[in-house]
Amino acid sequence: MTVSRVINDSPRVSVETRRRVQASVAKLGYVPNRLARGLTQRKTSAFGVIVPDVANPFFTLIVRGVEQVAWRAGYHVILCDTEGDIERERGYLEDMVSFQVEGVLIAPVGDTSRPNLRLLTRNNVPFVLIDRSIEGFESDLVLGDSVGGARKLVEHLIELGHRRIAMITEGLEVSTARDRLRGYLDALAAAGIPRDDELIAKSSAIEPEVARDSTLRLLDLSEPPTAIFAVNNIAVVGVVEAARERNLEIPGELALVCFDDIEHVSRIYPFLTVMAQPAETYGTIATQLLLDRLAGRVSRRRRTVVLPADFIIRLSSGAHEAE
Amino acid sequence: MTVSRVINDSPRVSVETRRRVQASVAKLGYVPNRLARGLTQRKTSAFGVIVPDVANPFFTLIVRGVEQVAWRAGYHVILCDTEGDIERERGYLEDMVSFQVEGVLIAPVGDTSRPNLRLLTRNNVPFVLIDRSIEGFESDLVLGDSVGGARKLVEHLIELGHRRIAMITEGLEVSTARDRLRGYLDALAAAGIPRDDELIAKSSAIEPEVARDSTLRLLDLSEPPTAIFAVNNIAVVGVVEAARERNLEIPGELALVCFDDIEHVSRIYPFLTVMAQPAETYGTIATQLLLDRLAGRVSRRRRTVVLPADFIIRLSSGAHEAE
DNA sequence: TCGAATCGTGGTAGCGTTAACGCAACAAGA
DNA sequence: TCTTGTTGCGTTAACGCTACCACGATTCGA
Repeated sequence: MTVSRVINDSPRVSVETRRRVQASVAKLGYVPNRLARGLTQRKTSAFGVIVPDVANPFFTLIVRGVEQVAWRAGYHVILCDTEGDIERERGYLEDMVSFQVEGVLIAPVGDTSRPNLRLLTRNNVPFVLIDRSIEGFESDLVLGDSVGGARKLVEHLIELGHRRIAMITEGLEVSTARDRLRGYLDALAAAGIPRDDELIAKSSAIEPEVARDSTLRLLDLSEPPTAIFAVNNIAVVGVVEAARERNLEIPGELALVCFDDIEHVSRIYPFLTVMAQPAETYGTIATQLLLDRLAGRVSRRRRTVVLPADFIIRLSSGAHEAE
Repeated sequence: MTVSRVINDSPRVSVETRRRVQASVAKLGYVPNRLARGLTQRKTSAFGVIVPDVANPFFTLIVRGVEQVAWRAGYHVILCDTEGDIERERGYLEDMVSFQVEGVLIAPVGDTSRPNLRLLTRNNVPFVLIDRSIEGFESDLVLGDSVGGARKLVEHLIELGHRRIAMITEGLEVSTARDRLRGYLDALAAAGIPRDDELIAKSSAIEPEVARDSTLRLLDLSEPPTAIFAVNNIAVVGVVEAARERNLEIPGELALVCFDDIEHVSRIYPFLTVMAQPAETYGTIATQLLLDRLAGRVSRRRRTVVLPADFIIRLSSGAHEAE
């Protein structure tokens, strides 16, 4: 019909006809069917966004960033929460292909996501990895400087005189955990502090409770740490809880630094010394990369964007007391 | 094709044929096209979720609750963030109709959302309102006991001896703000404290900065409040910041209570006396209502679910000092 | 005045899937 | 043996839209 032309406002329609069609559309409350449109044009105007945990403020902000840019560009966002489950991630990726989304933004579960991502490459769905790279896997990528950030945090602790510095981390199949461990080790090495594996508490699925248990175990060591580096905003919650349980004063008896700031926490209680990552920007930039690729404005080469983190010294590291 | 039968595993297929089809599917990496399927069956297996701000932990948890239940039921979630903008909400609702989603879960911008929601009723898209009702509008509804919760919070302050109690709220076109104001006024009235409009700080779009400014103005009154009731987790951030700016000790010089707990904040710093709402449950129950309706397991009558809030007394109200 | 370009509109086909039906082959009951 | 039913699979049409082509009407340059 000519209706289609009016809807998609193509130029080849007389003013009069357009007016009449628009009147009818308004009167009948007609709404075009995007499924049908998608079927013919093979365009859905939708992106998939896949994260391991929407409730984690870091990922929430990423989602918001994506949503904003996508919306401005006329795209919708299908949200998927994998809960860190690789099977669920696979299911979602299949669904994204099935839905014919035009692109996917994903913070993968970990290195084991690689076969899942093959689904996208096989079906020519462009995608951008956010926050987490995958060992030896080429793709557009937006992430933070985990190595450098971790190194700086740990150096900060070392400068404050700490030598027994523990790290609480999630499983090393997650690139950020790997990189932050590397930064931690680099800082120790540079200061001539020998690595002590007793002080590195790994646990695959990081949750506050898990981090709490790890912290308690660390505190029970014959030579317990005087400072802790928590791998992210989730882990740090457990550390704080463990310290409270043991009546340990932070930073007096235990210094604490971590990755990721949480806006609400820091505004209500500016306490944690953190490496704050611009999470929302991760989302906006990643979406921009995706849009560029869709527009073909970009070479076949994969691009990596590394965003600097913001080192914010607050109370938990004990810097102010040391002054 | 017979392929369709295999995919939807209908019974009328021989074992041998099924095996062969499945083999081909695996080999070719065939993924069915949901658009086409949706077109014929007029089923998309998708819900729309519309909230005013994903980054607000309260709504984030709702989204997560929705996502979880939806996923279990085989549905996907299209996420929309209106940013409190009524026009944007309208656009999203049109899109939801256009996408043929099977239902919508929405925390509306406010009472002005009513014409927007007509889009759904006109197109027979079932929906559930979450957290916010709309004046004189019938629909399935999941919300908290704002009146009772607010009343309890304010009564708590009164019991602690406060008589100059201010309220910081968002615009009254949002039902929760209206209800909480009512609870506040009820509590005052019950205690025989006269209403003082000077102490009620309304601002349409609530943001920490706005709440901060309101608080500062309240503190500058000739007879400033000794206690503040913040309408939600966003407003309370601004109050805390204002108090810090003025070097006012909470609760010593200014008592503080609010609606909504923020998990991360309360775990790291269990300070705020709050009326904690089970946000995630809002999402799960709302989705359940929607699923019931889709399954036709439910009368035409609209249902309202009111979830009780959890009154958590911590430091900010000064109860412990008063003991 | 005539051919050619342009404009506005309508017709047809096809996107990938499934609902509905059709039909052969075979089994079972009379 | 004939009817009836069941099983397994193919065919057709339709979902609502747009790409593409066709065609009459108008405009324009020569």
